[in-house]
Amino acid sequence: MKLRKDLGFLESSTETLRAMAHPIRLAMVDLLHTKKELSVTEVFTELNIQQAVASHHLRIMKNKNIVRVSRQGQNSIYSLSDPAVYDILPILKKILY
Amino acid sequence: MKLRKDLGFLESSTETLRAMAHPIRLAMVDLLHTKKELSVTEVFTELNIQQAVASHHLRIMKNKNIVRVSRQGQNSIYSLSDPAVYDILPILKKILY
DNA sequence: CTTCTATATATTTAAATATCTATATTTTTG
DNA sequence: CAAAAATATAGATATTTAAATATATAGAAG
Repeated sequence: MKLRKDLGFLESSTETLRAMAHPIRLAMVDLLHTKKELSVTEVFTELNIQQAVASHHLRIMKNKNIVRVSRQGQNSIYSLSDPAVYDILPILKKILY
Repeated sequence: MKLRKDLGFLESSTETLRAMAHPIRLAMVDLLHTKKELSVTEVFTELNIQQAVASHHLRIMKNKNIVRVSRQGQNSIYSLSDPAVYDILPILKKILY
């Protein structure tokens, strides 16, 4: 397979997109874009989902470097690793409507 | 689930991202962005993949309106539905490097 | 150390997606 | 119409991912 482009980039991109491709995770990206820094509790409260569900999806994005975490006392504070992650949302809006 | 955002948009976005989230399909998006219009033969030749594989992945993207097709004689000519689809690639590059 | 709060992880089952190979359909041409 | 070329679809199996629930760990405070 040749693919005309660096296969590593295509595979990494695939992983990043898959890690974002979920309604809850997209909502998290949007939320973290506006609020910048949030604890898990703030995330699951704001999105009205279970704690375990929030933690689960945050971990998936953390594993692909979409978000990063820092401990502050008993809280885990999540934020976007790169604000550019959010820029995909307006593009999707343009494509879809 | 509240999610602070139109659930329809989040779900549609999820589908669009999933339809792109594959190395071959990302290569196709890139290829169609530069060449504008290509037959299935040109696509699978350029990417060095099997015909059935190309057709399969093109259909997945067609079903999610990422690409569109028109028949020209014995050829199916594929192109990006919206050039903005390509804009996701530079964002990924920025995020990843 | 015990309890409380916040967060993370594990388990099970179900559903979606990928991969590979074979075959069918469509259009052109002799 | 028969054959060739281009494209599409189908079927089987393997792998991923999701969803729901239960449980475990980490830090703070008494």
